[in-house]
Amino acid sequence: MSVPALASAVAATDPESALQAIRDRRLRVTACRRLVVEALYGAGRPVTAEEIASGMYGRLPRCDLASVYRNLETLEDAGLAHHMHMGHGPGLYAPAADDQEYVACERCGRSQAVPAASLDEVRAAVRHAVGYAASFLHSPLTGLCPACQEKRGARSR
Amino acid sequence: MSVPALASAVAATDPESALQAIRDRRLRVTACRRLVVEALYGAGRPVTAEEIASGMYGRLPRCDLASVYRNLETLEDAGLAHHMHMGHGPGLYAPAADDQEYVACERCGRSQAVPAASLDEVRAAVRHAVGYAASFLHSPLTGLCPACQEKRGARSR
DNA sequence: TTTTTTGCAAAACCTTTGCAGTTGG
DNA sequence: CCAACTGCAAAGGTTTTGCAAAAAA
Repeated sequence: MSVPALASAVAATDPESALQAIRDRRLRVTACRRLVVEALYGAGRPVTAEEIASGMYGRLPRCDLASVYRNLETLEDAGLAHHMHMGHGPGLYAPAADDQEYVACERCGRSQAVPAASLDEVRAAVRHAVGYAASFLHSPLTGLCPACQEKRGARSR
Repeated sequence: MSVPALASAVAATDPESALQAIRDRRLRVTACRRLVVEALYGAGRPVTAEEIASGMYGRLPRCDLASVYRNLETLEDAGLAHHMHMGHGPGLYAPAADDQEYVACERCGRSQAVPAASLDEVRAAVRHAVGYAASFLHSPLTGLCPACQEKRGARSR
């Protein structure tokens, strides 16, 4: 594995250790950076840069959108965050977690983390079907979530 | 809107029948529209609006980018084209084909159509793993293609 | 004090929209 | 003829970049 030189060996699991990892890398803990970290870890779901910059619906202080983007990139470089894409919309950011990948519903727009291991059978099926080594980190697995399937089934066509 | 009223029952398989489907819908066959249709069917791979507008590398006439986008939307409404998203980049457009879905390589950037049926085992694995009804049309299945896996394996880190 | 980081403004991308003029049927 | 379509220009939404001022260490 490609392990970071400084900083904790793996992704942080809470805001405090993420901030510590930032200090370990000789990066500075600023108000904006703290906001980004706390937003990522506190959201419980992937969020947009805009949501972070605007203060997570009043729950956190706000900061300039450009700085949020810069900090998100810094955190990605440090292995503490990562982003994914869902269709048209803006990018979604989440804390890095080595053993997580994502699934997203193309109807209700929700995306959620799932243990990477739980998708191993999917990965095997993909390899068998088309020979690709699938990954659901940068582009989440997409489809209709169980709830939206029911709504579809109830009244459609 | 919902299901096409006029027009051939299913997606066209060549530029001529696509143009015929356009006529059947009382839409007009213009130079720009013909370009878009021929670009989509002639490319052999999903292409960007920009590639189409700029004349497919000299192989076709050019036309205004805004008109290309408008025509792509018209074709999508007619069930003759569809688009997909790959990470950051611009949207990719391809002729609609009822029994095709897409896989894309996140390293070399190539995307390719595969028979939808060949991904049924993947769909089953997804349903079993997370309960989602997966679709690889609007968001292609993503990972490393066989060629890029070799390169990785050969020399990495 | 030194170097990083910020806020603001401007630009870069991709895509959509308004509008007056052109064109297919 | 006339509704559909086009080119051009301008705007919209997301992300990046330049730079002088502010702040962390």
